[in-house]
Amino acid sequence: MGKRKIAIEKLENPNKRQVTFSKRRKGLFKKAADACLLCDAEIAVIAFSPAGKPYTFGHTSVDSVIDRYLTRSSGPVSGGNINIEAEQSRLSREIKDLERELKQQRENNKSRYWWEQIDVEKYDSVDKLQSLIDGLEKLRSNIVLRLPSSFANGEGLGSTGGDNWNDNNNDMNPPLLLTNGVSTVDYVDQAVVDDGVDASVIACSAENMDDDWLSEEDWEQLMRDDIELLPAV
Amino acid sequence: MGKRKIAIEKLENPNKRQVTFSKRRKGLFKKAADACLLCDAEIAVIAFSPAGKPYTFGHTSVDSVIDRYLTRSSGPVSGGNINIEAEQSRLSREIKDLERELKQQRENNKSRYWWEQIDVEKYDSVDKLQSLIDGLEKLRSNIVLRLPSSFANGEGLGSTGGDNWNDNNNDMNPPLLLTNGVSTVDYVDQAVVDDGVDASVIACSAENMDDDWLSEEDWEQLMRDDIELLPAV
DNA sequence: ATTGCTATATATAATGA
DNA sequence: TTCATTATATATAGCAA
Repeated sequence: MGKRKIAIEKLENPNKRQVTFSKRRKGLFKKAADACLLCDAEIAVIAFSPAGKPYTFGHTSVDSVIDRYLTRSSGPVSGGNINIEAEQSRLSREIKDLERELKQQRENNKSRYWWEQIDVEKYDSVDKLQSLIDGLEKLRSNIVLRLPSSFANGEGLGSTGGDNWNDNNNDMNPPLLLTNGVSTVDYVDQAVVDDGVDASVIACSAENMDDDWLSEEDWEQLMRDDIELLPAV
Repeated sequence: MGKRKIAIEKLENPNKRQVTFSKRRKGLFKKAADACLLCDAEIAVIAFSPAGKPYTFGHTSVDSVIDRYLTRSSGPVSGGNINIEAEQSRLSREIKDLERELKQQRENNKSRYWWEQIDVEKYDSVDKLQSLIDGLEKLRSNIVLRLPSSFANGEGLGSTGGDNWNDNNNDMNPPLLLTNGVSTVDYVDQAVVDDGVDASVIACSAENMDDDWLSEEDWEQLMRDDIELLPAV
Protein backbone atom coordinates (compact mmCIF):
# COMPACT_ATOMS: atom_id res chain seq x y z
CA MET A 1 0.00 0.00 0.00
CA GLY A 2 3.00 2.17 0.00
CA LYS A 3 5.90 2.69 -2.26
CA ARG A 4 6.89 -0.85 -1.64
CA LYS A 5 5.34 -3.87 -0.11
CA ILE A 6 6.27 -4.70 3.44
CA ALA A 7 5.80 -7.86 5.46
CA ILE A 8 3.28 -7.66 8.26
CA GLU A 9 5.73 -8.17 11.06
CA LYS A 10 7.03 -6.03 13.87
CA LEU A 11 8.88 -3.01 12.60
CA GLU A 12 12.16 -3.02 14.47
CA ASN A 13 12.96 0.64 13.91
CA PRO A 14 11.19 2.40 16.81
CA ASN A 15 10.78 5.62 14.93
CA LYS A 16 9.32 3.98 11.88
CA ARG A 17 7.06 1.94 14.13
CA GLN A 18 5.67 5.06 15.75
CA VAL A 19 5.13 6.85 12.46
CA THR A 20 3.39 3.86 11.01
CA PHE A 21 1.19 3.54 14.05
CA SER A 22 0.21 7.14 13.81
CA LYS A 23 -0.75 6.86 10.18
CA ARG A 24 -2.51 3.56 10.45
CA ARG A 25 -4.41 4.61 13.55
CA LYS A 26 -5.80 7.49 11.60
CA GLY A 27 -6.76 5.19 8.77
CA LEU A 28 -8.28 2.66 11.13
CA PHE A 29 -10.42 5.25 12.85
CA LYS A 30 -11.60 6.58 9.54
CA LYS A 31 -12.58 3.13 8.38
CA ALA A 32 -14.48 2.58 11.58
CA ALA A 33 -16.27 5.91 11.26
CA ASP A 34 -17.19 5.25 7.67
CA ALA A 35 -18.59 1.85 8.53
CA CYS A 36 -20.65 3.37 11.32
CA LEU A 37 -22.23 5.91 9.05
CA LEU A 38 -22.66 3.70 6.02
CA CYS A 39 -24.06 0.71 7.83
CA ASP A 40 -25.74 2.28 10.83
CA ALA A 41 -23.46 0.23 13.05
CA GLU A 42 -21.99 0.84 16.46
CA ILE A 43 -18.26 0.46 16.64
CA ALA A 44 -15.61 1.12 19.24
CA VAL A 45 -11.88 0.97 18.70
CA ILE A 46 -9.36 1.11 21.49
CA ALA A 47 -5.73 1.29 20.49
CA PHE A 48 -2.68 1.43 22.70
CA SER A 49 0.28 2.86 20.84
CA PRO A 50 3.67 1.21 20.99
CA ALA A 51 4.46 3.85 23.60
CA GLY A 52 1.48 2.75 25.63
CA LYS A 53 -0.66 5.79 25.01
CA PRO A 54 -4.34 5.09 24.50
CA TYR A 55 -6.34 6.33 21.56
CA THR A 56 -9.99 5.61 21.06
CA PHE A 57 -12.75 5.92 18.56
CA GLY A 58 -16.36 5.27 19.36
CA HIS A 59 -19.75 5.65 17.81
CA THR A 60 -22.03 6.33 19.50
CA SER A 61 -19.35 6.42 22.17
CA VAL A 62 -16.59 4.13 23.32
CA ASP A 63 -18.26 3.54 26.65
CA SER A 64 -21.69 2.83 25.27
CA VAL A 65 -20.32 0.22 22.90
CA ILE A 66 -18.21 -1.38 25.60
CA ASP A 67 -21.26 -1.40 27.82
CA ARG A 68 -23.30 -3.09 25.19
CA TYR A 69 -20.56 -5.62 24.69
CA LEU A 70 -20.06 -6.38 28.36
CA THR A 71 -23.73 -6.39 29.22
CA ARG A 72 -24.76 -8.70 26.41
CA SER A 73 -25.44 -12.28 27.30
CA SER A 74 -24.88 -11.79 30.99
CA GLY A 75 -26.95 -14.80 31.86
CA PRO A 76 -26.46 -16.81 35.03
CA VAL A 77 -23.29 -18.82 35.13
CA SER A 78 -23.81 -22.51 34.75
CA GLY A 79 -23.94 -24.49 37.93
CA GLY A 80 -21.42 -26.98 39.20
CA ASN A 81 -17.99 -25.93 38.15
CA ILE A 82 -17.09 -23.10 40.45
CA ASN A 83 -13.91 -21.83 38.94
CA ILE A 84 -12.07 -19.35 41.07
CA GLU A 85 -10.56 -17.58 38.12
CA ALA A 86 -13.88 -17.31 36.36
CA GLU A 87 -15.54 -16.15 39.53
CA GLN A 88 -12.96 -13.44 40.03
CA SER A 89 -13.33 -12.38 36.48
CA ARG A 90 -17.06 -12.22 36.83
CA LEU A 91 -16.87 -10.25 40.04
CA SER A 92 -14.36 -7.86 38.65
CA ARG A 93 -16.47 -7.19 35.63
CA GLU A 94 -19.53 -6.74 37.73
CA ILE A 95 -17.78 -4.22 39.87
CA LYS A 96 -16.40 -2.32 36.97
CA ASP A 97 -19.83 -2.16 35.46
CA LEU A 98 -21.04 -0.69 38.70
CA GLU A 99 -18.36 1.91 38.80
CA ARG A 100 -18.96 2.90 35.28
CA GLU A 101 -22.66 3.01 35.87
CA LEU A 102 -22.20 5.27 38.81
CA LYS A 103 -19.92 7.54 36.91
CA GLN A 104 -22.29 7.73 34.04
CA GLN A 105 -25.46 8.30 35.97
CA ARG A 106 -25.12 11.91 35.03
CA GLU A 107 -24.50 11.24 31.41
CA ASN A 108 -27.85 9.72 30.77
CA ASN A 109 -28.21 11.93 27.79
CA LYS A 110 -27.10 9.69 25.00
CA SER A 111 -26.08 11.94 22.21
CA ARG A 112 -24.80 11.05 18.84
CA TYR A 113 -21.33 12.42 19.04
CA TRP A 114 -18.64 12.00 21.59
CA TRP A 115 -18.00 15.67 21.90
CA GLU A 116 -21.50 16.24 23.18
CA GLN A 117 -20.73 14.31 26.28
CA ILE A 118 -17.36 15.36 27.44
CA ASP A 119 -17.55 14.72 31.14
CA VAL A 120 -15.80 17.50 32.90
CA GLU A 121 -16.04 15.55 36.13
CA LYS A 122 -13.52 13.11 34.78
CA TYR A 123 -10.91 15.77 34.56
CA ASP A 124 -10.12 15.79 38.21
CA SER A 125 -6.54 16.96 38.10
CA VAL A 126 -4.77 19.92 36.64
CA ASP A 127 -2.82 17.66 34.32
CA LYS A 128 -5.85 15.95 32.93
CA LEU A 129 -7.68 19.19 32.52
CA GLN A 130 -4.71 20.72 30.77
CA SER A 131 -4.57 17.68 28.53
CA LEU A 132 -8.21 18.15 27.57
CA ILE A 133 -7.73 21.82 26.98
CA ASP A 134 -4.68 21.25 24.83
CA GLY A 135 -6.57 18.71 22.77
CA LEU A 136 -9.54 20.98 22.31
CA GLU A 137 -7.31 23.87 21.44
CA LYS A 138 -5.57 21.92 18.76
CA LEU A 139 -8.90 20.67 17.50
CA ARG A 140 -10.19 24.21 17.30
CA SER A 141 -7.07 25.36 15.61
CA ASN A 142 -7.31 22.69 12.98
CA ILE A 143 -10.94 23.35 12.30
CA VAL A 144 -10.46 27.08 12.08
CA LEU A 145 -7.69 26.52 9.58
CA ARG A 146 -10.14 24.81 7.29
CA LEU A 147 -13.00 27.18 7.73
CA PRO A 148 -14.02 29.35 4.81
CA SER A 149 -11.83 32.41 4.72
CA SER A 150 -14.51 34.69 6.01
CA PHE A 151 -14.60 32.72 9.21
CA ALA A 152 -10.91 32.72 9.67
CA ASN A 153 -11.20 36.25 10.94
CA GLY A 154 -14.14 35.60 13.12
CA GLU A 155 -16.63 37.21 10.77
CA GLY A 156 -19.84 35.36 10.35
CA LEU A 157 -19.69 33.50 13.59
CA GLY A 158 -23.26 33.66 14.73
CA SER A 159 -22.49 34.28 18.31
CA THR A 160 -25.88 35.02 19.77
CA GLY A 161 -25.03 34.32 23.38
CA GLY A 162 -22.99 36.20 25.86
CA ASP A 163 -19.77 35.40 24.16
CA ASN A 164 -17.88 38.37 22.99
CA TRP A 165 -14.59 37.24 21.70
CA ASN A 166 -14.95 39.43 18.66
CA ASP A 167 -15.66 42.50 20.60
CA ASN A 168 -12.68 42.32 22.82
CA ASN A 169 -9.21 41.39 21.96
CA ASN A 170 -7.92 40.11 18.69
CA ASP A 171 -4.88 38.69 20.35
CA MET A 172 -7.02 36.17 22.14
CA ASN A 173 -7.77 32.90 20.51
CA PRO A 174 -11.10 32.68 18.78
CA PRO A 175 -13.71 30.84 20.82
CA LEU A 176 -13.68 27.12 20.89
CA LEU A 177 -15.79 25.97 18.00
CA LEU A 178 -17.67 22.76 18.34
CA THR A 179 -20.78 21.61 16.57
CA ASN A 180 -22.85 18.52 16.65
CA GLY A 181 -23.54 18.72 12.96
CA VAL A 182 -25.11 21.59 11.10
CA SER A 183 -28.43 19.84 10.84
CA THR A 184 -28.92 19.98 14.55
CA VAL A 185 -27.12 23.10 15.53
CA ASP A 186 -29.33 25.82 16.66
CA TYR A 187 -28.11 26.52 20.07
CA VAL A 188 -25.52 28.42 21.88
CA ASP A 189 -24.20 27.02 25.05
CA GLN A 190 -21.43 27.96 27.28
CA ALA A 191 -19.61 25.73 29.67
CA VAL A 192 -17.15 26.93 32.19
CA VAL A 193 -14.57 24.22 32.23
CA ASP A 194 -12.53 25.88 34.86
CA ASP A 195 -12.39 29.23 36.56
CA GLY A 196 -9.73 30.46 34.22
CA VAL A 197 -10.82 28.72 31.09
CA ASP A 198 -13.79 29.73 29.06
CA ALA A 199 -14.49 26.87 26.72
CA SER A 200 -17.45 28.17 24.84
CA VAL A 201 -19.35 25.77 22.73
CA ILE A 202 -20.62 27.78 19.86
CA ALA A 203 -22.70 27.08 16.86
CA CYS A 204 -24.77 29.15 14.59
CA SER A 205 -28.24 28.54 13.29
CA ALA A 206 -28.77 27.29 9.80
CA GLU A 207 -30.08 30.68 8.80
CA ASN A 208 -26.68 32.15 9.20
CA MET A 209 -25.03 29.85 6.76
CA ASP A 210 -23.95 31.07 3.38
CA ASP A 211 -22.42 29.20 0.50
CA ASP A 212 -19.08 29.36 2.17
CA TRP A 213 -20.37 27.21 4.97
CA LEU A 214 -19.33 23.60 5.02
CA SER A 215 -21.85 20.88 4.28
CA GLU A 216 -22.90 18.61 7.07
CA GLU A 217 -20.95 15.85 5.45
CA ASP A 218 -17.85 17.97 5.29
CA TRP A 219 -18.24 18.85 8.92
CA GLU A 220 -18.50 15.28 9.97
CA GLN A 221 -15.46 14.44 7.92
CA LEU A 222 -13.51 17.22 9.54
CA MET A 223 -14.57 16.14 12.98
CA ARG A 224 -13.61 12.58 12.22
CA ASP A 225 -10.24 13.71 10.98
CA ASP A 226 -9.71 15.50 14.21
CA ILE A 227 -11.05 12.99 16.64
CA GLU A 228 -7.64 11.52 17.01
CA LEU A 229 -6.30 14.75 18.34
CA LEU A 230 -8.18 14.47 21.56
CA PRO A 231 -6.45 12.52 24.28
CA ALA A 232 -8.49 9.79 25.81
CA VAL A 233 -9.77 10.79 29.19
CA MET B 1 -12.74 2.44 -3.35
CA GLY B 2 -15.11 0.57 -5.51
CA LYS B 3 -16.33 0.86 -9.01
CA ARG B 4 -17.77 4.19 -8.17
CA LYS B 5 -17.49 6.66 -5.38
CA ILE B 6 -20.21 6.67 -2.78
CA ALA B 7 -21.08 9.25 -0.17
CA ILE B 8 -20.38 8.25 3.41
CA GLU B 9 -23.97 8.29 4.55
CA LYS B 10 -26.43 5.67 5.67
CA LEU B 11 -27.15 3.12 2.97
CA GLU B 12 -30.89 2.92 2.78
CA ASN B 13 -31.04 -0.43 1.09
CA PRO B 14 -30.95 -2.91 4.01
CA ASN B 15 -29.42 -5.66 1.96
CA LYS B 16 -26.67 -3.49 0.59
CA ARG B 17 -26.11 -2.16 4.07
CA GLN B 18 -25.57 -5.62 5.45
CA VAL B 19 -23.26 -6.67 2.64
CA THR B 20 -21.22 -3.54 3.01
CA PHE B 21 -20.95 -4.05 6.74
CA SER B 22 -19.73 -7.57 6.25
CA LYS B 23 -17.05 -6.53 3.81
CA ARG B 24 -15.92 -3.51 5.74
CA ARG B 25 -15.88 -5.36 9.03
CA LYS B 26 -13.48 -7.81 7.49
CA GLY B 27 -11.34 -4.99 6.20
CA LEU B 28 -11.43 -3.17 9.51
CA PHE B 29 -10.34 -6.23 11.46
CA LYS B 30 -7.52 -6.85 9.04
CA LYS B 31 -6.31 -3.29 9.38
CA ALA B 32 -6.40 -3.61 13.14
CA ALA B 33 -4.50 -6.89 13.07
CA ASP B 34 -1.87 -5.49 10.74
CA ALA B 35 -1.37 -2.47 12.95
CA CYS B 36 -0.98 -4.71 15.99
CA LEU B 37 1.72 -6.78 14.38
CA LEU B 38 3.52 -3.97 12.63
CA CYS B 39 3.55 -1.56 15.50
CA ASP B 40 3.51 -3.85 18.49
CA ALA B 41 0.28 -2.21 19.59
CA GLU B 42 -2.72 -3.48 21.49
CA ILE B 43 -6.00 -2.92 19.76
CA ALA B 44 -9.57 -3.96 20.34
CA VAL B 45 -12.46 -3.46 17.98
CA ILE B 46 -16.06 -4.06 18.91
CA ALA B 47 -18.60 -3.78 16.14
CA PHE B 48 -22.34 -4.22 16.32
CA SER B 49 -23.80 -4.98 12.92
CA PRO B 50 -26.88 -3.19 11.66
CA ALA B 51 -28.72 -6.30 12.79
CA GLY B 52 -27.33 -5.88 16.28
CA LYS B 53 -24.98 -8.83 16.19
CA PRO B 54 -21.64 -8.29 17.87
CA TYR B 55 -18.31 -8.96 16.21
CA THR B 56 -15.01 -8.37 17.88
CA PHE B 57 -11.32 -8.30 17.21
CA GLY B 58 -8.71 -8.07 19.88
CA HIS B 59 -5.00 -8.32 20.30
CA THR B 60 -3.89 -9.51 22.71
CA SER B 61 -7.57 -10.03 23.48
CA VAL B 62 -10.68 -7.90 23.52
CA ASP B 63 -11.05 -8.22 27.25
CA SER B 64 -7.47 -7.39 28.07
CA VAL B 65 -7.58 -4.23 26.00
CA ILE B 66 -10.92 -3.16 27.42
CA ASP B 67 -9.54 -3.85 30.83
CA ARG B 68 -6.50 -1.75 30.22
CA TYR B 69 -8.73 1.01 28.96
CA LEU B 70 -11.16 0.87 31.86
CA THR B 71 -8.54 0.44 34.54
CA ARG B 72 -6.32 3.26 33.43
CA SER B 73 -6.68 6.54 35.25
CA SER B 74 -9.26 5.32 37.70
CA GLY B 75 -8.55 8.03 40.17
CA PRO B 76 -11.10 9.25 42.69
CA VAL B 77 -13.91 11.26 41.23
CA SER B 78 -13.86 14.91 42.11
CA GLY B 79 -16.06 16.13 44.87
CA GLY B 80 -19.77 16.53 44.82
CA ASN B 81 -21.75 13.39 45.15
CA ILE B 82 -20.90 11.92 48.49
CA ASN B 83 -22.92 8.77 48.07
CA ILE B 84 -21.16 7.73 44.96
CA GLU B 85 -17.78 8.46 46.39
CA ALA B 86 -18.55 6.54 49.53
CA GLU B 87 -19.88 3.63 47.60
CA GLN B 88 -16.82 3.51 45.39
CA SER B 89 -14.61 3.79 48.40
CA ARG B 90 -16.33 0.90 50.09
CA LEU B 91 -16.04 -1.24 47.01
CA SER B 92 -12.57 -0.20 46.10
CA ARG B 93 -10.75 -1.95 48.92
CA GLU B 94 -12.55 -5.14 48.21
CA ILE B 95 -11.79 -4.81 44.56
CA LYS B 96 -8.17 -3.79 44.62
CA ASP B 97 -6.99 -7.17 45.81
CA LEU B 98 -9.07 -8.98 43.26
CA GLU B 99 -7.81 -6.78 40.52
CA ARG B 100 -4.19 -7.15 41.46
CA GLU B 101 -4.56 -10.86 41.50
CA LEU B 102 -6.45 -10.80 38.28
CA LYS B 103 -3.84 -8.68 36.61
CA GLN B 104 -1.18 -11.09 37.68
CA GLN B 105 -3.11 -13.91 36.16
CA ARG B 106 -3.57 -12.00 32.97
CA GLU B 107 0.14 -11.43 32.78
CA ASN B 108 0.65 -15.12 33.07
CA ASN B 109 -1.94 -15.82 30.49
CA LYS B 110 -0.57 -13.26 28.10
CA SER B 111 -0.15 -15.09 24.88
CA ARG B 112 0.26 -13.59 21.48
CA TYR B 113 -2.85 -14.81 19.80
CA TRP B 114 -6.46 -14.89 20.84
CA TRP B 115 -6.87 -18.51 19.97
CA GLU B 116 -4.33 -19.50 22.55
CA GLN B 117 -6.64 -18.40 25.29
CA ILE B 118 -10.05 -19.55 24.37
CA ASP B 119 -11.64 -19.89 27.74
CA VAL B 120 -13.78 -22.95 27.72
CA GLU B 121 -15.27 -21.89 31.02
CA LYS B 122 -17.06 -19.10 29.29
CA TYR B 123 -19.01 -21.51 27.19
CA ASP B 124 -21.39 -22.43 29.89
CA SER B 125 -24.37 -23.41 27.87
CA VAL B 126 -24.99 -25.88 25.10
CA ASP B 127 -25.82 -23.06 22.73
CA LYS B 128 -22.67 -21.14 23.39
CA LEU B 129 -20.56 -24.25 23.16
CA GLN B 130 -22.21 -25.22 19.93
CA SER B 131 -21.59 -21.74 18.65
CA LEU B 132 -17.91 -22.03 19.48
CA ILE B 133 -17.68 -25.43 17.91
CA ASP B 134 -19.39 -24.27 14.76
CA GLY B 135 -17.03 -21.36 14.49
CA LEU B 136 -14.00 -23.51 15.02
CA GLU B 137 -15.26 -26.08 12.56
CA LYS B 138 -15.70 -23.47 9.90
CA LEU B 139 -12.31 -22.07 10.73
CA ARG B 140 -10.74 -25.50 10.39
CA SER B 141 -12.57 -26.13 7.19
CA ASN B 142 -11.36 -22.91 5.67
CA ILE B 143 -7.81 -23.52 6.69
CA VAL B 144 -7.81 -27.06 5.43
CA LEU B 145 -9.10 -25.85 2.11
CA ARG B 146 -6.05 -23.71 1.73
CA LEU B 147 -3.52 -26.21 2.94
CA PRO B 148 -1.02 -27.58 0.46
CA SER B 149 -2.60 -30.46 -1.39
CA SER B 150 -0.61 -33.08 0.45
CA PHE B 151 -2.24 -31.99 3.66
CA ALA B 152 -5.71 -32.05 2.29
CA ASN B 153 -5.66 -35.78 2.69
CA GLY B 154 -4.15 -35.77 6.12
CA GLU B 155 -0.68 -36.79 4.97
CA GLY B 156 2.14 -34.95 6.58
CA LEU B 157 0.27 -33.96 9.68
CA GLY B 158 2.85 -34.51 12.33
CA SER B 159 0.52 -35.99 14.84
CA THR B 160 2.83 -37.21 17.54
CA GLY B 161 0.31 -37.41 20.31
CA GLY B 162 -2.54 -39.74 20.96
CA ASP B 163 -4.59 -38.42 18.17
CA ASN B 164 -5.44 -40.91 15.56
CA TRP B 165 -7.79 -39.38 13.11
CA ASN B 166 -5.80 -40.76 10.23
CA ASP B 167 -5.81 -44.26 11.51
CA ASN B 168 -9.48 -44.53 11.95
CA ASN B 169 -12.19 -43.26 9.80
CA ASN B 170 -11.84 -41.13 6.72
CA ASP B 171 -15.44 -40.08 6.99
CA MET B 172 -14.68 -38.20 10.16
CA ASN B 173 -13.55 -34.65 9.95
CA PRO B 174 -9.84 -34.14 10.19
CA PRO B 175 -8.75 -32.88 13.60
CA LEU B 176 -9.13 -29.28 14.44
CA LEU B 177 -5.98 -27.57 13.33
CA LEU B 178 -4.79 -24.60 15.27
CA THR B 179 -1.34 -23.18 15.55
CA ASN B 180 0.19 -20.27 17.31
CA GLY B 181 2.62 -19.64 14.52
CA VAL B 182 5.14 -22.02 13.09
CA SER B 183 8.00 -20.36 14.88
CA THR B 184 6.66 -21.36 18.22
CA VAL B 185 4.89 -24.58 17.48
CA ASP B 186 6.51 -27.56 18.92
CA TYR B 187 3.87 -29.09 21.00
CA VAL B 188 0.91 -31.30 20.79
CA ASP B 189 -1.92 -30.71 23.11
CA GLN B 190 -5.33 -32.05 23.39
CA ALA B 191 -8.27 -30.43 25.04
CA VAL B 192 -11.54 -32.09 25.67
CA VAL B 193 -14.01 -29.34 25.07
CA ASP B 194 -16.97 -31.52 25.81
CA ASP B 195 -17.63 -35.16 26.38
CA GLY B 196 -18.63 -35.71 22.82
CA VAL B 197 -16.31 -33.33 21.12
CA ASP B 198 -12.65 -33.91 20.67
CA ALA B 199 -11.17 -30.55 19.81
CA SER B 200 -7.55 -31.46 19.33
CA VAL B 201 -5.08 -28.68 19.11
CA ILE B 202 -2.39 -29.97 16.87
CA ALA B 203 0.80 -28.61 15.55
CA CYS B 204 3.93 -30.13 14.17
CA SER B 205 7.51 -29.30 14.92
CA ALA B 206 9.54 -27.28 12.52
CA GLU B 207 11.49 -30.34 11.54
CA ASN B 208 8.45 -31.83 9.92
CA MET B 209 7.91 -29.00 7.53
CA ASP B 210 8.67 -29.39 3.88
CA ASP B 211 8.52 -26.86 1.12
CA ASP B 212 4.81 -27.33 0.88
CA TRP B 213 4.37 -25.97 4.35
CA LEU B 214 3.04 -22.46 4.67
CA SER B 215 5.33 -19.74 5.84
CA GLU B 216 4.69 -18.18 9.20
CA GLU B 217 3.52 -15.10 7.44
CA ASP B 218 1.07 -17.08 5.37
CA TRP B 219 -0.25 -18.74 8.46
CA GLU B 220 -0.83 -15.51 10.21
CA GLN B 221 -2.61 -14.19 7.18
CA LEU B 222 -4.84 -17.22 7.09
CA MET B 223 -5.64 -16.91 10.74
CA ARG B 224 -6.44 -13.26 10.36
CA ASP B 225 -8.67 -13.97 7.44
CA ASP B 226 -10.56 -16.42 9.55
CA ILE B 227 -10.79 -14.51 12.77
CA GLU B 228 -14.12 -13.10 11.72
CA LEU B 229 -15.62 -16.53 11.54
CA LEU B 230 -15.55 -16.99 15.27
CA PRO B 231 -18.57 -15.68 17.09
CA ALA B 232 -17.89 -13.33 19.95
CA VAL B 233 -18.04 -15.18 23.22
C1' DA C 1 4.26 13.35 17.03
C1' DT C 2 2.27 14.98 12.55
C1' DT C 3 2.40 16.52 7.49
C1' DG C 4 2.87 16.61 2.46
C1' DC C 5 4.42 14.22 -1.61
C1' DT C 6 4.12 10.39 -4.83
C1' DA C 7 4.50 5.68 -6.39
C1' DT C 8 2.29 1.51 -5.25
C1' DA C 9 -0.35 -1.69 -2.69
C1' DT C 10 -4.99 -2.52 -1.00
C1' DA C 11 -9.77 -2.17 -0.22
C1' DT C 12 -14.12 -2.26 -2.02
C1' DA C 13 -18.73 -1.03 -5.03
C1' DA C 14 -21.27 -3.07 -8.50
C1' DT C 15 -22.62 -7.16 -10.45
C1' DG C 16 -24.01 -11.83 -10.88
C1' DA C 17 -23.78 -16.30 -8.88
C1' DT D 1 -24.90 -14.55 3.85
C1' DT D 2 -20.91 -15.47 1.14
C1' DC D 3 -17.77 -15.54 -3.36
C1' DA D 4 -15.51 -14.06 -7.48
C1' DT D 5 -14.49 -10.44 -10.83
C1' DT D 6 -12.87 -6.17 -12.06
C1' DA D 7 -12.74 -1.17 -12.35
C1' DT D 8 -11.81 2.45 -9.22
C1' DA D 9 -11.16 4.78 -5.00
C1' DT D 10 -8.24 4.81 -0.96
C1' DA D 11 -4.59 3.90 2.09
C1' DT D 12 0.08 4.10 3.00
C1' DA D 13 5.63 3.28 2.71
C1' DG D 14 9.47 5.85 2.22
C1' DC D 15 11.30 10.50 2.51
C1' DA D 16 12.05 14.92 4.23
C1' DA D 17 10.55 18.39 6.78
